[in-house]
Amino acid sequence: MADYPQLDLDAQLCLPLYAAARGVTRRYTEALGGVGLTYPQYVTMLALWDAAEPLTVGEVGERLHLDSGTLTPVLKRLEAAGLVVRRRDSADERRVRVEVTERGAALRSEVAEIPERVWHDMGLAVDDALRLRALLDQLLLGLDASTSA
Amino acid sequence: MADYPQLDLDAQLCLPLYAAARGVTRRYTEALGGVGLTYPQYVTMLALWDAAEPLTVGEVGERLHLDSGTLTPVLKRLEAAGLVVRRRDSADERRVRVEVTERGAALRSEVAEIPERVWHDMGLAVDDALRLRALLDQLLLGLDASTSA
DNA sequence: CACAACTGTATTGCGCGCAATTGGATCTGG
DNA sequence: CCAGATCCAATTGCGCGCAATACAGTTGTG
Repeated sequence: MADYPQLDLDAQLCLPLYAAARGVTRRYTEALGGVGLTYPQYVTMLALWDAAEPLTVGEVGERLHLDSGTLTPVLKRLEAAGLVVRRRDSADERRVRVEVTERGAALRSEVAEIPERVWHDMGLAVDDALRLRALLDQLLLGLDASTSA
Repeated sequence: MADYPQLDLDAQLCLPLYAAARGVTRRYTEALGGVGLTYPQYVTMLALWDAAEPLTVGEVGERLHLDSGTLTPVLKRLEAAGLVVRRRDSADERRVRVEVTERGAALRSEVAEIPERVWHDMGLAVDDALRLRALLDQLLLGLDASTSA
């Protein structure tokens, strides 16, 4: 059978990236079980907590690299859970502003220690985590750059 | 509002990892459109191409960190596309062996240049890619270690 | 041999991701 | 003004991921 070293499973970067992301997501999901959030719901709350003002759906999407097809149902579930409220922007009725409710804000302290615990359990050294982050940021820049090109 | 630096979106590793994995998957999916494979179908074919013998469903799952709940429908679609054949192992009827068909083997050369092209388009330097891979492998080790613990 | 424990795969149910489409709101040129 | 282009979110359709469950096949034990 012909040899294709560039297709060697062990030589490719895509599989470790793919597997690592799913693995970390799974750990977060386990840790979040107690508060009833999935991982995508959690990162959506992170984006909303970070913002000074209620974000539009599109602004959340920019921060998370997700589109409305994914976010709309996520936000509806968060709304059903009483963590956010979605309302049309009166100044521009095309936009939907997502406000964090008091209950949504209260959740923040409940999940505050999760990241540290998850990463600690995986045994990744802090400087390795920083190096990994820098490389991933660079990768994301490359993704964005070649998208717009 | 209380400050939770450990929840700062920009300080976390999980979001870049999550976004980068989805971004790379999207690029591969675009590149694979011509041959009619999705990214999960592609990595499944990679695992099968790499192996000397037909793998069982479980062996594919080990290599990709996926379980039968995900793989069974993927393998059925690959079978429907004529790229693999699934048959029960006569020595142990619980197992299902996945054989690559001639057509499945022929596909290998058609996708051989995809990885190089995708990574080149993202502009990631080779040594950065190697460093990234090493860190991701370490992360995967940490995930496995704390799972079995 | 009987029978319980275990293994390997398939099925089910639900929540994403994302491309493509829809439809209402806003902007722009004439 | 007003008609076409543009923008924003929602909807639709399909393919994952994965936990939980089901179930046939196998192994270990007396």
